Amino acid sequence: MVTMKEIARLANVSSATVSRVLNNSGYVSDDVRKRILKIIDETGYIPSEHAKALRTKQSNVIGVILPKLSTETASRLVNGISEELAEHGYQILLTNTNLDPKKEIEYLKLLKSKQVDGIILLATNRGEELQDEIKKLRIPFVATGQELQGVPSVINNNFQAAKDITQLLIDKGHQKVAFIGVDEADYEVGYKRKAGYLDALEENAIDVVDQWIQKGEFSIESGYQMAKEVFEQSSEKPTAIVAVTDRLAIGAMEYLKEQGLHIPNDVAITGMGASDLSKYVVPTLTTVDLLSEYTGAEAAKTLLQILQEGTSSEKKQIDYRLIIRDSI
Amino acid sequence: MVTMKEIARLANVSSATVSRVLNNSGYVSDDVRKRILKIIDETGYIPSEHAKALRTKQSNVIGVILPKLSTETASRLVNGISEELAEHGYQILLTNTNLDPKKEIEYLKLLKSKQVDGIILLATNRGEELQDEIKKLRIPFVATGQELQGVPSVINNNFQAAKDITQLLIDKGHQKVAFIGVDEADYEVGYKRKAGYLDALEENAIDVVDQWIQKGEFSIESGYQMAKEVFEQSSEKPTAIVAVTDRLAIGAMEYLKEQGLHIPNDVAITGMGASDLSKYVVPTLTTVDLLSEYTGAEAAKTLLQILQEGTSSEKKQIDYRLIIRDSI
DNA sequence: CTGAAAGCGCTTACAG
DNA sequence: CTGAAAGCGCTTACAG
Repeated sequence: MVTMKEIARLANVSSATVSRVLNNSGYVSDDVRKRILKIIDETGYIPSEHAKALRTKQSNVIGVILPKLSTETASRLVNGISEELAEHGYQILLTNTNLDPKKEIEYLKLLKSKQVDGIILLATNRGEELQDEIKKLRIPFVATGQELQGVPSVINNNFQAAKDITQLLIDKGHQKVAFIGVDEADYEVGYKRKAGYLDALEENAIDVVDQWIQKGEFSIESGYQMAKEVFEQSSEKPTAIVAVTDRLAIGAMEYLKEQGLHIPNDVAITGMGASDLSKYVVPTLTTVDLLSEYTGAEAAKTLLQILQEGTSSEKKQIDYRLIIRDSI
Repeated sequence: MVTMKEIARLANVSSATVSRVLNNSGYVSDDVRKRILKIIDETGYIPSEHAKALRTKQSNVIGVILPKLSTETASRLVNGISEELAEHGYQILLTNTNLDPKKEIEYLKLLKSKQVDGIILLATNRGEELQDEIKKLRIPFVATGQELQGVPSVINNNFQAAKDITQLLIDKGHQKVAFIGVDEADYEVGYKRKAGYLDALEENAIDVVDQWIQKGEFSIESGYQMAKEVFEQSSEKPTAIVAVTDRLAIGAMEYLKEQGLHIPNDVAITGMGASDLSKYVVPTLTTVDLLSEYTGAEAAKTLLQILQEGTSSEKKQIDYRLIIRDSI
């Protein structure tokens, strides 16, 4: 590999001078500069970032930790992050926990050892150990997906979004609204969205029916199962279902169709996430766009701000938009 | 930041010894080892990968270049790559060209400067400049998406897959089969899939109708437009459409439905890619599963093999599976 | 405007 | 079994 020393030798200068032209720092006479540039071009010399990082303590790499890449939300988010960071000359070091929470901490350390300039975590839980580790690390850090204590977090307004979409159903005249969600250990999606649903019911003085509230996993199949539970367990049937994700909603729609129920005439249904799928299922799905790409970009911006100014707001809440379609 | 030197001082040993216990290399007496490990634990010391990489010329990072992350194919592929690499202790440095071919070369150089151990490129074109740069770089390299000359490539059998799915329609009795594709500059998707379609027609002695062959972009809207062209330009209408992607097929389906044509009775249609969408459109879409996640894993394996054995096969072709659903 | 020298935090022959 | 020393490829105060 050709090194700076080699370039310096070929150009009859010191490596300090080569470094100066590379970084446009300090004064270098025009003809020396040209000579060096020419040789760099001829040799195809590419500076070593490791050596540079070792000296300058800056790598221009941001670590990203996510639970799974092959979900629409995650890939949109990472896309937003990567575009925003690339604009500012940063690259992404990607780590993928495959939904194993232990790996979050493992990767935190790994990224620290790779000396990334900052870390963005797409969190799925709010474990104490995780929050402790983050603090110990002392690295510019932004959380998204979950709000972490004492850590700048960029998150959706899950409570209000779920409340709004529930209210939408109530406004359409529905008094019997079921809810299919996920474990509340996922605070934002499991707890907050459920809280939004419950709050809408309460504001409208609608009683909560326990059998109409189900908890499952993030999958279409689980949506199917939960809808089945709702309809089989209770003698009185709901006329609407709020699902915390589009995939859950789509699973529920499958069950409803199988039962010969018409959507939305017999049962109305809503999702969340504005997935591609939601546009093309039949009937098209009413959902809420959580602006994942924008959320990613905002997370990146927040990190960039910390990097540049040393500080940022603790919490940024991202807007959302209701998308009203044929399923209600 | 606590460094190896600091650990050595605290343990009353040389940094050489600390390095030995960290890397399990050479002999270290048991009590010295324990003493050092204890101090490392207490201080939360994390070794600097930059310093290590500078010395060893190995970073355990693989660069990945892709055109866009927010497509199902890309995110599945990267997921496959990342799982396979993580198992072997490698991380991914992700770069995203956002469909700008110039950036492919820019990122190639960037990744070289970051001294990644290898590069996987999800290629969209086969430009000569690109291929030249790859050779100049002298870095372990695997291409996917497109086959590049003299570069190990992991690709789908696009010709055969397109031929098979066309044959499927012909077997169902269709003699008038239209084709909606993309620019042939995208050799694998634009050229090869079209070639497969044409070959199936030829084998069955079916004449090619030029107006039935359209070229567009990778979008649902483009699928809609191309279907419109096909049906408006020709007096005689086709009874089936082969689309080179699911999204194109879905766009075409929208047009057909708008025209009051029944799928598959009036017009049959097929896609490619086995997207999530294909399962939930109505009618469900016949398509071919290109096993993107597996393709990514294979690309990673190929690179790993180059890294370990210094060599690999030039070309690996990935299997595919026809998925027959209600749209034909 | 340019160079010599130190130093970033590691690893690894070499010597003992 | 352990340490001293060199060196990986850069940058940056310092001196001239």
